[in-house]
Amino acid sequence: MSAPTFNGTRESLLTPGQVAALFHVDPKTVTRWAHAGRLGSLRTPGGHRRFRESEVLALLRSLTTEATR
Amino acid sequence: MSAPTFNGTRESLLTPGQVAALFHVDPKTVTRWAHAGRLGSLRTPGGHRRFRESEVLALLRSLTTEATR
DNA sequence: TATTAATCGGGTAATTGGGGGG
DNA sequence: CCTGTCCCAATTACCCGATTAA
Repeated sequence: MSAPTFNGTRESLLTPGQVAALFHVDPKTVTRWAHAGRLGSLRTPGGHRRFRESEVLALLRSLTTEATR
Repeated sequence: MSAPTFNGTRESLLTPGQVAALFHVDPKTVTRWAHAGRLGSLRTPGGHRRFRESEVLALLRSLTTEATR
């Protein structure tokens, strides 16, 4: 079985809990980031959020890099 | 790699596992979506579910929120 | 025909969402 | 302005043995 060719975009997704673990924050906080538009999010039909790993990692790096702020 | 056409169409079909990977959820969850009517499903003669790729991708897109940022 | 991996079912924990308040 | 916590309802994840797919 192989992944059906779907236009070349296979993003790996992360759960709120996983993102929260990466940032050492509460999952609720991640939810607020999504609600505030700081992080793009997918919703399952049931309403739960999923986050793009690449986007999360980019944000994480931008913080760990200690960019001047 | 294509088209198990037991249903008479050329639509490419996805297994529960494939759909689950796209949404990063458990295959059982995809089964529940089908049972709840949130996602159309076909059944193999043995009872296993198959999903239309086009419908799944459309659903995935409709639930995607880009962080306009 | 035999093998291996995936998906059936059900049943029970764990996570998440949303509102509200510290 | 931002975050952590409490509540409850809903959704999702993991457990099993048996059946199906390739």
